[in-house]
Amino acid sequence: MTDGTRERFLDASARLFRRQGYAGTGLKLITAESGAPWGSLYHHFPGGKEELGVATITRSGRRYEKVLHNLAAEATDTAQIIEDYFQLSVEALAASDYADGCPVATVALEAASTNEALRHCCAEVFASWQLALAERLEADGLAPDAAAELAVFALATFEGAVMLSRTARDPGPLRVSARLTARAIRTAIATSR
Amino acid sequence: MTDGTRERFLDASARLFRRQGYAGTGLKLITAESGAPWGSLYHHFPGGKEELGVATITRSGRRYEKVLHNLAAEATDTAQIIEDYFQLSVEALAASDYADGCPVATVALEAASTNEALRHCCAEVFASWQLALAERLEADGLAPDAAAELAVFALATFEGAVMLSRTARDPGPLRVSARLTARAIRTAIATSR
DNA sequence: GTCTATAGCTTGATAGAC
DNA sequence: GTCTATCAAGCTATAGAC
Repeated sequence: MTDGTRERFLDASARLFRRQGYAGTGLKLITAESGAPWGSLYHHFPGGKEELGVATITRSGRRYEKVLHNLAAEATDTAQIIEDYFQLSVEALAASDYADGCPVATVALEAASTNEALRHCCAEVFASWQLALAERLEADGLAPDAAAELAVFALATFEGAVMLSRTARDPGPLRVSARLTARAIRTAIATSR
Repeated sequence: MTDGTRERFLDASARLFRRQGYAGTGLKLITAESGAPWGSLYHHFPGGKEELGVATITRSGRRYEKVLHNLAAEATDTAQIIEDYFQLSVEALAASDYADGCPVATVALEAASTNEALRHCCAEVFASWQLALAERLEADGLAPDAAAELAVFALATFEGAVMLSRTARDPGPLRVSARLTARAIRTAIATSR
């Protein structure tokens, strides 16, 4: 295996950062949940908490980028891809008692004005998701500018809807936003032809 | 005066919670920035940090609800109100070096799974904003259900767009989302007639 | 090289002097 | 009643034993 201990650290911190945020999660708790000894954290992440945070966010970003690409490979309709992605979040929230929202959002807001390395990392993850969506929309015939704008719009709506659903403990905002976002995308594609 | 010291605590904590989050902001820093003596915090907020957090979020919620109502009183076009609200956020971010985003969002995500009192308080604030928007959309002739859904959708897009703009240090996501949200609202109002 | 034990700080909260 | 001084517990990071 490549390095099981490092992976266990990343798994634990991904789970905890997503639910409690970056500042609210201590390294002690992360090591305890990972099952690894305390000292090995600084062996695998010499940069301490910040390096662990950046690695965790980057990995979560790549993981969901793949989910997005997998959905894009299966579905034929881009609006349907969006609805599927929202639906995945509805299910993740229901399965986790509304704990598992976006793995990046909480850290992004915390770090935006307090930790430049972490902020930059979160920004790149959001940009990668936006790009994946924009590429799919271009394939539907939208002009590059229009595709990029619609992708930002869809991503913003998704992030906000997850926040509202998680805070209210109600899948409603995600469901409603999924439908209206899909409608906006269908309209945009239709009018571009 | 009613109580200047209490107000100063709330001002300081509102500013700090918005920028650094709840877990990332210590009571020591809040008292220091408020200029009040350490002991008086527990005089005004016997419930400690949690009570201060709830009071801060509730006050911020009421404040922006008023902003929304003021915009609604001035503008004739609901889509224009939305665009104005987005624009206010663009200006707040620019004026604060991308520090002042939504005063509730960061705390909402941090507290959603860790602090029930705070989560509930954030949920009520979001609900109050949604209601204010929905009332305005009903006044435009939308059916109650459609108005409520469009209000959730607009609020979600706004919250997500603030997050993306703040993280990327770029007003683009807010600008694009403002335009597309306004378009969706105009379309919904037009087709309902 | 691995990891335990601990240093040095900061946190939220309170006892007790005034 | 007001507030200072202090508390125990948590934090991140590291020195040094194996």
